[in-house]
Amino acid sequence: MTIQPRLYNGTRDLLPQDMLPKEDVLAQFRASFQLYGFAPVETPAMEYLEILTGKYGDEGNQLIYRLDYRNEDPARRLALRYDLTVPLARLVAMHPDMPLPFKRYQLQPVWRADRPQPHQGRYREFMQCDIDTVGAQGRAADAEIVALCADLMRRLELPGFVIRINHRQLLAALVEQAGLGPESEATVCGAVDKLDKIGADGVRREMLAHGIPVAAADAVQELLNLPVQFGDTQLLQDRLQGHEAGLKALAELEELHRLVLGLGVPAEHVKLDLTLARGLSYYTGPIFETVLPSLPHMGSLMGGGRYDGLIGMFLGRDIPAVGATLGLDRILTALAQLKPHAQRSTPTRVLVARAFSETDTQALALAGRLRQAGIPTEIPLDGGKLKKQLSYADRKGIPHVVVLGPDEWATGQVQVKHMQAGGQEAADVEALLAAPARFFL
RNA sequence: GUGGAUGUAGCUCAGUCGGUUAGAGCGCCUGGUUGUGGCCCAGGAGGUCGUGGGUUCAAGUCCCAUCUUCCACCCCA
Repeated sequence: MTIQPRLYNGTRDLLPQDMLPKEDVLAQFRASFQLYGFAPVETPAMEYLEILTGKYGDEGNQLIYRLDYRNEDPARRLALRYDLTVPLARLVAMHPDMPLPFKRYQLQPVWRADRPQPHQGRYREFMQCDIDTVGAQGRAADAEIVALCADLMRRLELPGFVIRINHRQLLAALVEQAGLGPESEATVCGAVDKLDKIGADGVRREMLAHGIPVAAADAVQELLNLPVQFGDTQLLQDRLQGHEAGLKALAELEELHRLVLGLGVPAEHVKLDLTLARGLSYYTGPIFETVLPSLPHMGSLMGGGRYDGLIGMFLGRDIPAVGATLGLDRILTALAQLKPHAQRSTPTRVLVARAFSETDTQALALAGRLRQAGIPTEIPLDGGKLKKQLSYADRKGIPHVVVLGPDEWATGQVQVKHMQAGGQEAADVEALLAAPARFFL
């Protein structure tokens, strides 16, 4: 009687061909984060349920995995973390003496109980890569986050990415200018956010279906359709006359844009988009999100914004904060779909094949010296025929095989076989060790 | 959470109106090669037809239930 091996839907095993690119990208993330002065942090996978509830909005609340361990006492109920931002807020509130601004990065999995759709890069367990700056209220902190994200997207050579930017206060002002109260904000934003998917008519229908009056729905759409972009927002300013908060939000966006460009981000990657809303409820200021036009079915690869009120929920006094989440799994999926080449399932560069067992110790010695020279090297552990050893190298994608038998050992010449290019050459062992790059490209 | 599909060999799938021992391609193993992978040839292993029940002389095929996975929506990374 064997146990059926299976995986919970929405979770995955990552095989070597998945992990090798993932490790590469993670290394780039860490290097870039530290280049901007962000320091690493980790938090536990499980948190008290009350830490997480009420921070993400109604939708998000439903998607939190609750643990049933000792859950009879409400104060002790546990849950798996839903994101990395709320745990950060909790952490900051528990260390109020930290020197601010606190710039941290965090690379850990999170869990969400929604319906998986691998094709869209949507899973129940996935890796988030967060950068956040706590304790800086100005636009410089926002701009640094956006610029860092843009930096990474460029470094990963994701073509044509666009960072859409908007402002929660500006959205609130537009809703108000359309004659609606703050209670309609969520409904309107929810509808408007889908513009590129369901079109203007769809947005209108959805607003009406949720009880927004026709006049107000039309007013919202008219405002959002204003032809504005960074550096050209006069039309919007005119419509916000007398609305102090709205004008302030708009000015903040313009300043943010200037600073982002000042940090070296090419203008084509940054776009003012009044229809960007984002569902998480803790955002209070500028918000942003990145999608790839070449992969429209995939959700956002990266998203973030300012949340000046979240830490206060734990601390009792507000500390301003801004951050972004990079969706590592989606980025990897995107890279695999856009650049399917360069697949590898092993880090090994060289296999030292053993033609006869009498040369075993010599093969081991050669492998050892190659490793000392920094060449990732394997030996066929259980031997077998040379044919089988070569087949192993072929199937694993090991690019080079050194064939070492009695003849080679006697003359000091080994055969270096190039699996992908084909062909092989004789090489002097000492020459090989002195300049391995000449033989193993 | 809403709606629609799916399930036959390790993978992708075929299987007629319900009818005898369930097939193909790819992959895998062995051999053809004594010290050389891929290509070719020969042979071989591998299936409770997702699961449970029902109809029938007879079910991979029809019915019901259930599980699984996938797609779209919602929302997000």
